[in-house]
Amino acid sequence: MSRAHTHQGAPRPHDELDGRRAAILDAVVAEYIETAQPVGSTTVSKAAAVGVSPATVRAEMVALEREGYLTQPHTSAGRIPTDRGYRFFVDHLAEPGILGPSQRTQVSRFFDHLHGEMEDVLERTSSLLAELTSHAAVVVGPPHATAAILSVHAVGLGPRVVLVVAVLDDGAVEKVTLELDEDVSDATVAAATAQLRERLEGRALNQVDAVEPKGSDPHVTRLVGRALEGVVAMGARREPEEVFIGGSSRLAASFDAVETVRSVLAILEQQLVVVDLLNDVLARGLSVAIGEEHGYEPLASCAVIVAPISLEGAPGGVVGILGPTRMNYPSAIAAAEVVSSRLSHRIDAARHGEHDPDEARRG
Amino acid sequence: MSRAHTHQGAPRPHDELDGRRAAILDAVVAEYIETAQPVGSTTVSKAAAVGVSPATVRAEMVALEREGYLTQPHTSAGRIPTDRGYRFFVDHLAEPGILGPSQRTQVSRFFDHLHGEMEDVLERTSSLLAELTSHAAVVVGPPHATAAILSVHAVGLGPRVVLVVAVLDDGAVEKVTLELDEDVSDATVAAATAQLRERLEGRALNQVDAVEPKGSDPHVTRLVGRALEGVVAMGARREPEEVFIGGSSRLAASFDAVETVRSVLAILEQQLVVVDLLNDVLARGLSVAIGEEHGYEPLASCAVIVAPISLEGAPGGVVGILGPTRMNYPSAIAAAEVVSSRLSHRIDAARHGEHDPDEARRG
DNA sequence: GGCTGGCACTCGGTAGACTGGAGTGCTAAC
DNA sequence: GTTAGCACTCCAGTCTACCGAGTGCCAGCC
Repeated sequence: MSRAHTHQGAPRPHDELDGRRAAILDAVVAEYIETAQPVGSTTVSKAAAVGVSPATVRAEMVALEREGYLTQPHTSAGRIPTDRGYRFFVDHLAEPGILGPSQRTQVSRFFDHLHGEMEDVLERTSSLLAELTSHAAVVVGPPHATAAILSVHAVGLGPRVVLVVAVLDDGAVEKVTLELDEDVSDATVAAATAQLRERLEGRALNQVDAVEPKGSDPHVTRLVGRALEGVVAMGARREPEEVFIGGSSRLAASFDAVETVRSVLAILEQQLVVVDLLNDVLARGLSVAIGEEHGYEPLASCAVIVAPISLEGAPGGVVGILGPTRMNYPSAIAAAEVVSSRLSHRIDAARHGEHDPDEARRG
Repeated sequence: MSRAHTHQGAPRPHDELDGRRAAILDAVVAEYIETAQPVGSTTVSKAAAVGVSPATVRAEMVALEREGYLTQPHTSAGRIPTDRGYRFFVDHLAEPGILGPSQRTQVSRFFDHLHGEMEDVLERTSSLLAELTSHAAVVVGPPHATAAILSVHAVGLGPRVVLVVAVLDDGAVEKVTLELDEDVSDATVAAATAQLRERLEGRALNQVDAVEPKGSDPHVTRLVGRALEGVVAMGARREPEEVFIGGSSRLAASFDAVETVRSVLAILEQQLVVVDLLNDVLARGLSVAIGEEHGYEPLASCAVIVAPISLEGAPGGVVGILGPTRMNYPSAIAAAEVVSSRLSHRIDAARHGEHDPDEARRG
């Protein structure tokens, strides 16, 4: 709704469609989503909500085409929706989708039986979403910035290599490898661990400051300094390893041009790009980006559906679906929302140390 | 060589080909790999090593076809190699491939600049291999069984949830989440950590036994028991998260049937299947499995190249390439071998705590 | 005896002609 | 404003002809 006037190009100042045209557009989109064939006036006129003759439908279709909602692959073919047509459909026509009963139980079972640590949870959630929608699914894990450090530990892997491991209260384990310029002894590492513990444990990751510590032993001081830098970086980074993509084989089923499949897969491989894309869409307040609405050229034939993961009300991470523009938006949106909401509760619960998964369902 | 008599079906008892036929087969394979077009007798007769007229070539091709090395898509088309033809090519004809100079430097640069922890290293190695070969690449991380535990730590995530984190001497961090039947206090967790440390630190993962510990506090005892079970499981498991697949978009470039792409991608999504496949091939002493040689039906049009990661001489993990049977075997094999060897040294070095990446290049 | 040039033949792929059908735009009548 | 009727367009499928690549075979040659 906030986007109502961001798209210009409609000849008429009011870009709402009157009831009949809307009904026709609705019928075209619905039919095309189902059959993947251009839709003709006869088919549309048979739709319950339309109730006028094919001839009238044709006249209206000409108008809809002029206004950019429909297009013709060629003269004397039926019409197919444009990106704009899909957009109107999603914003004004589609009734909110709901999951089918079997899908509901699938989701419930999944979250009831879900256990284990963060990475695993996110990975499997992406598969779930892919399975629910038959499209590729993406899950971007929440940043750890607000998670508190439960435990921190420096471990010498070699004379000049030290691994710093932090366990966070959401069940994630973050690690940085430090490569040093000087050898460090076990004692130094132990001393550094002690200092790190004191300074970090119980703090949120984004409240760590890298102020150079003072201390007697300069070796220890330097090591602690480097470790703090590393921990600060943990809080800031949104690492590729936090992105989980499931069901990419579904892409091949959605498109019939192998080149399209290739280019979309190539995008998915650049995980940082995917994260940017999803965040862009989210930042624009959309839950759906259709065709060229997102600026990513190679994905022009794709629609992206996003749903934020919200942790205690604050956004953290995203759940997304990537499919052809010709997709079942209502049910895909419903799936994304249900999954993101269940996942949000799940992570919230983990951060508060609750155990019983049913906790998440309250409120 | 050990496989020489495992394939029956050749009319002749000796399945070696005389020099001329071999040269013809060689020419067909080489040409077909390059052009993807059926190869005719004229083209073959022009090849340097052949030196007979097209008519003679045709006569020999008939023989090669009868013996199962070549096939014709249809009468009056050229010949293309069968799986068996590729096999003979790989075993007897292809001269060992070497990487081009630019690839060599690419590999060297990569390993010189490689730093950080295991997961990251494996992930990026899979991308490197994909880039080198233009095919999909798989890296299966070494099992942690023989890695020593540097540090172990139990952390309470909630009243009934405890995370056990172990840092291994190869730079990997393993974790298990325990869901308990009773609440545990911080003190219990601390006591358990102390016990675990004493029992585990310095030991190899596969030398941990889950003998029920004795101790005063039954809560602590139970927790330690569960934790030990978890740690033992760490050593045994080969988790999906240890599989890294790079360059899957290249698959779409290799095949022109979108359905083939889909089914191959679907296989790749089942990471455990991929691991099994690679291990199967390795177990049969092969470095290449062509077409139907591996039993995996949906991959009948693929060739798999494997190279073991060897740690101190013992096998641990695999590096693999998945491409169309029509692939450049010599260079792909060379790439897999170079990468697996560099990676092996790398991991060996990490386990011994060496720092300087040049260390790996010695010997 | 083995190799080769010549030759008739096969077959896939392309181009053109034709057709049926789906669907359109227009118009005249209701 | 709506509709039936109609002429028109264009795709998709079928059929044909034809070209060319490549084959298999055979007779002649070294």
